[in-house]
Amino acid sequence: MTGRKQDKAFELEGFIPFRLNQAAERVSLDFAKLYRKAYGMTRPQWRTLANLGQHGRLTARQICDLSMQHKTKVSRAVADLEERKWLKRSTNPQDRREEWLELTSGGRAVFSELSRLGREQDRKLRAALGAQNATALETALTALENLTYGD
Amino acid sequence: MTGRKQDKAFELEGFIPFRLNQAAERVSLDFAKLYRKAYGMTRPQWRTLANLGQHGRLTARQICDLSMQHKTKVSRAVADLEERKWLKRSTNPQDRREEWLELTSGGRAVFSELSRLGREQDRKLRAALGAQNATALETALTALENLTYGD
DNA sequence: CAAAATTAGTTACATCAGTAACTATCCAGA
DNA sequence: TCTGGATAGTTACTGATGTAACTAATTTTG
Repeated sequence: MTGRKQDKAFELEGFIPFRLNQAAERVSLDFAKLYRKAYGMTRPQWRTLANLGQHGRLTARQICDLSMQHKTKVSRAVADLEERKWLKRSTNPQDRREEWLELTSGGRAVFSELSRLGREQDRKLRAALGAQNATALETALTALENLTYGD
Repeated sequence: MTGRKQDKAFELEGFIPFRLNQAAERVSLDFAKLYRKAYGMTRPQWRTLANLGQHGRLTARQICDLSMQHKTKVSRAVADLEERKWLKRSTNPQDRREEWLELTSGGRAVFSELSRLGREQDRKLRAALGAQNATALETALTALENLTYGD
């Protein structure tokens, strides 16, 4: 009721980084609920599984690079996925520091179902945005991905 | 070297939710480094401070609603900020469950400096994107914010 | 070819976050 | 006015996360 605002110069809501974050959080929480409720998976687990589903056999290091996740996250996600029998490991005989990681048929089934749901979410999002906005967003995202920006 | 990909139908990189997340993570980590290094602040602390800086006196509940953060996060952020003397509390005499939260002059100084840096980041981001892409992104973000989407 | 540096991956420790349980206060209705 | 329910906020407990230290294998270099 007071209405006494201060520092009117700063409007968080007008900043692209802030808005980008809010939007991303909202969209990704939505999908996170899916894999959490349906499979009890965490985000690092889903991302690890998704990368293996998409690329086939990978080492943990490659998953780190592809998903930009810290190696301890990946290490733990791999251990969890292995325990659920969704993934199997084998030592690379050419370099015994490395382990090849591959989905089992069970893991592929989970990935298949979740990627179906992912495609559905993407479709719904595009439909809700409308073709024009979806295109605008993709253009902007491409620009963001090619950014050297800042430092 | 094998190149044996599988499930070509699923391309994580093509999905808007995935790309949106990557972009947001990148942009916000960049700013997080700033307030972490310069002031040892966490994200919930910065968001709490920013809301108080922008809106003036608020209750913890209002900060939760505005920033969409869990009340335990806000509770802890408030306690931290109070300990640093960047914020002071006072009980609302009309409803003694509530506490009014306000920045101290020290808190306002920190907010002022960080919002300056925030504006700078926003400006740099817009410059790096170019006017056209920035506009496209804002249009898309507005559309995302108005989304009922999914459920 | 042996020592040093590098790399893949795991683990210990400290911090952070969320769920649920808790305290204190207020409000609504019998 | 007293009892039950709602609300503001804190805290205990448990799980997640990052940093740094660690093991083991490989490569580099002198």
